[in-house]
Amino acid sequence: MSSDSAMNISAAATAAGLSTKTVRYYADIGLVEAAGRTDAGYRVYDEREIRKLIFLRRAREFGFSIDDCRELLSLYEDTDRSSGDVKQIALRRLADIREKQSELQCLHDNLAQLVDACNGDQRPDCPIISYFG
Amino acid sequence: MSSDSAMNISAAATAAGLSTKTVRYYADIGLVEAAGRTDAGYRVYDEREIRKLIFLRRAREFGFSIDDCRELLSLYEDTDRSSGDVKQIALRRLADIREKQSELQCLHDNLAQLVDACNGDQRPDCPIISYFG
DNA sequence: CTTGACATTCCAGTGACTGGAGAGTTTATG
DNA sequence: CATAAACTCTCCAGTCACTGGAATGTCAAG
Repeated sequence: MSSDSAMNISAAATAAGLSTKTVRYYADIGLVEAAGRTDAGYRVYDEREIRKLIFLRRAREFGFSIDDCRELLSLYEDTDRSSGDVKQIALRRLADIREKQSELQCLHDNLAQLVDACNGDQRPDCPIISYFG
Repeated sequence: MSSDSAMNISAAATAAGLSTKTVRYYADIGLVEAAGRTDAGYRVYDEREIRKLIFLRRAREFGFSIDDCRELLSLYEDTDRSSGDVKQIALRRLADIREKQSELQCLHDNLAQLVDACNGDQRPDCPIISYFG
């Protein structure tokens, strides 16, 4: 018995936080195909695809390329791949993510420092302005 | 007295973690111009530009558009802008960054959970594989 | 004084969408 | 049931932010 949570493309896109254009594009390039089509040819998505799309959105937002994503998704699909391979690739990606986290923290601190130093009143001599001087 | 830390384009690019191509591109679009040129027409960069380039690299890596970056950089340069304006824009961007941080954490946890669940041996029945089932 | 690694400009190509035309489908309302 | 709005489809062209490569010039080491 399959859970019948059938969605059309815009419901799927909304659920995943993507545009229908992007969802259609991901289908075109074979990244996430629709679960099926209606008689009229409308794409139908279900939970399984939504989870992939959400994962994709996050991975893409943080600079993983479509090919990176293709590999990451294939981890979940290629049952011929050994569990060790899968874990290796996933661990390498986890390290990438941790590095991104620390870079993002730098960017945050960079900006926060400037904001803290700025008193926010109406004078145009905010320390932010001279930070790059 | 200006600190004379003159660098050519490749030193600047290396210091900022960008390619010379990208640094030249940023100059072309007027985002970060070289401090000057040698007699032969070679671009010369100094500390001020390097700091901008580093800031740019980080901001770009986390999905801020070139136009976002242009605005952020202008915060440091437009002395006509009131300190209050500057702080406002910077604070909005800080909120963006905090949201990115939590999304990145989700992606991390997503992948980490899968890795933890996977025993990493040679059998092809790693739980990762069925996660999206 | 040549070799090789740099630099310049300019133009074409890439990755990942994104917009829009033209045509068909579904749904809400008179 | 008709019609209009709102959705879907495909396909092709455009955009953003680089990126590669050709043709040419410059500079430091041997």
